[in-house]
Amino acid sequence: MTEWDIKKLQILRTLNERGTVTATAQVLLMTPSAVSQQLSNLAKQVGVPLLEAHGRRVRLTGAARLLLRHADAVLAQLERADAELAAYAKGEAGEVRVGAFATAVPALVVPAVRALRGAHPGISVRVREAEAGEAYDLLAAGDVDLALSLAAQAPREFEGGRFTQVTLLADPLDVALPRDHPLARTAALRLADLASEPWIFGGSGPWSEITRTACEAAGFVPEQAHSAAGWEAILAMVEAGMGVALVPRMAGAGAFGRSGVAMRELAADRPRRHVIAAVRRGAEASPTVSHVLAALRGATRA
Amino acid sequence: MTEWDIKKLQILRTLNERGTVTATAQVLLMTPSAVSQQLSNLAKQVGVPLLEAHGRRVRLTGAARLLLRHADAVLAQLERADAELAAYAKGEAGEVRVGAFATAVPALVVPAVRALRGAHPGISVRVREAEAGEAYDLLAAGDVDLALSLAAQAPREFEGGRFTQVTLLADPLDVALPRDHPLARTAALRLADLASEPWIFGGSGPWSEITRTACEAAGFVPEQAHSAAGWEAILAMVEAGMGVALVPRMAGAGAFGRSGVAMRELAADRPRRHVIAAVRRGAEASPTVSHVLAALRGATRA
DNA sequence: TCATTCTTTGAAGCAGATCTGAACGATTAC
DNA sequence: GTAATCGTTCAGATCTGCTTCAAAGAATGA
Repeated sequence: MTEWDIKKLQILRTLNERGTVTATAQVLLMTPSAVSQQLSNLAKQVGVPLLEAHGRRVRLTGAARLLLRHADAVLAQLERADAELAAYAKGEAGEVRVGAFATAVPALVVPAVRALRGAHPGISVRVREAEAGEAYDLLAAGDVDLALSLAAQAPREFEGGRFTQVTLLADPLDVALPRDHPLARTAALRLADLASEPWIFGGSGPWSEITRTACEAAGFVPEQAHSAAGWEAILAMVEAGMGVALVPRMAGAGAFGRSGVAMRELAADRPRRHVIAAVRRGAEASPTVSHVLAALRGATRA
Repeated sequence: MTEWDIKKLQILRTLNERGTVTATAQVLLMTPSAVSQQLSNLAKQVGVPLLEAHGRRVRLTGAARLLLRHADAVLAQLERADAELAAYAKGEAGEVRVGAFATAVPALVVPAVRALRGAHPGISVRVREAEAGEAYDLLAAGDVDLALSLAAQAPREFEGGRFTQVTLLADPLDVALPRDHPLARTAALRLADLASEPWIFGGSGPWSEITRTACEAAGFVPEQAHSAAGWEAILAMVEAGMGVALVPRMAGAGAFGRSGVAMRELAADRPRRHVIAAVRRGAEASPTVSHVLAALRGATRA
């Protein structure tokens, strides 16, 4: 028996509740004949008699009671599926798979998940760490539903492509320089003022080019004295007077408690790093995805 | 959505495994056309899109993955039902409801259930205590599958009726009399020798008449001096010299440790009490029921 | 005991759904 | 650019299930 029929199981269940074929037919808006046929059909499929005559009515056999237990479980499961799908349609259930770069996970995704748990308990988020390029591949392949990536420029919100992108956060880049540096107290610090300094390049992946890009936009080519993947290492080098660095305000907040480092805002044409959320074209219409997007937005303000 | 179709869920599951409509169709021995139609049909029923185009293939949506989890559970449940029904057909699964008189439960049913648990773990027994008359009503109404009752005569094993009866045990009745009674040492004790003794009638239900019936069969009318429902009370009265009594050997084994009571076998035309198992006509062919019957038989020999 | 009534079951006809086969649009590989 | 692959759509054929009608079995009442 490989081809199960839910309707037959429902008929069996109703027969068990009502006790007679006729009453079952009334409840299910069928004729007694149809009920009888379906049940004998089911019995033939399972290979075991389900009904036996008892006076002018029928009685369920042991096999029928056995089958009934499973039928109840199956029908209950289907009702749950129904309810969850209804919730899904309203954006109150479902799973959203998020691909995010490493530092975004604790800074954005985790707070968003936490907020989501309160506001939309039915929505679950599955996180997968992925750098920008990979994240877009995953997004295109359908392995994630939402990708978080970094970029130096805000994306043109092109609607014609395969993705829809929105900027979650435009984090300004501040300059980290030694506390006793002559420029540490300048009134209006501009990037060009640091043209002759030794620079410490940051980060991994696409981020490693951000310092060079920003400096070139300011009109000079920076001298790459050092480079490091983590912000803490970079700030340590700054503190030691080994150079200056561009640090996203989000990452460098408080300079990790290093008193020898001065964080200075840039006065003009301040470079920013953009945290971009991308979904497949059309997916932003999904209520579930849009709830996750809203939660991520909220996390940028916390 | 109230009308679920298992076949559609299987198609969705296979599509998830194989990844393409064509491969799914091959596995399920269908045409890609049919697969496509069934899936779009399912999506329409659910009210949420399940597939979206991805290149020249399709990808499952979040709703599809949500539905898939439930589909897996449902299909697994159905496979279990299938397995259990197959086991049921072989008599290795199922539930047998037994109606039994009170003293049969510890003496016969419990040992049988214990033995059954080892030999046929899939079979479960549901016990319901019922006196003889009630047990047969329950059996006729289909509320139990097997009835245990007591009778003074072995049933004629009539096959034409509604029930099939078999004698599980023909327990001889012994005479309990005070140890110092003159007849306590007679060589061949017959019931007629006790015609002038005061009798203690036993038991409840149909059993209360057994003493009278046996004595009348022996040619005299017993004097009912006392009566009690429990064998222990009866033996206490015998020990006190208040009368003699007929006691089933099974019930009176060891005379409950009363040294003042002598248990004597009857020499001739010894009356017996019969423990009878009855099933509805035809039910003895059920492997499950016959396994329980065999276990009950085995319990009579232990 | 007989008739009535209720229940279930069976046969024939019909309606709906599903499957097949071919054609089309779109995408990928060579 | 061309050919092959994939998914979908449409029309026709087939199948399953439902309804109507009819009959048989079993319980209730007189």
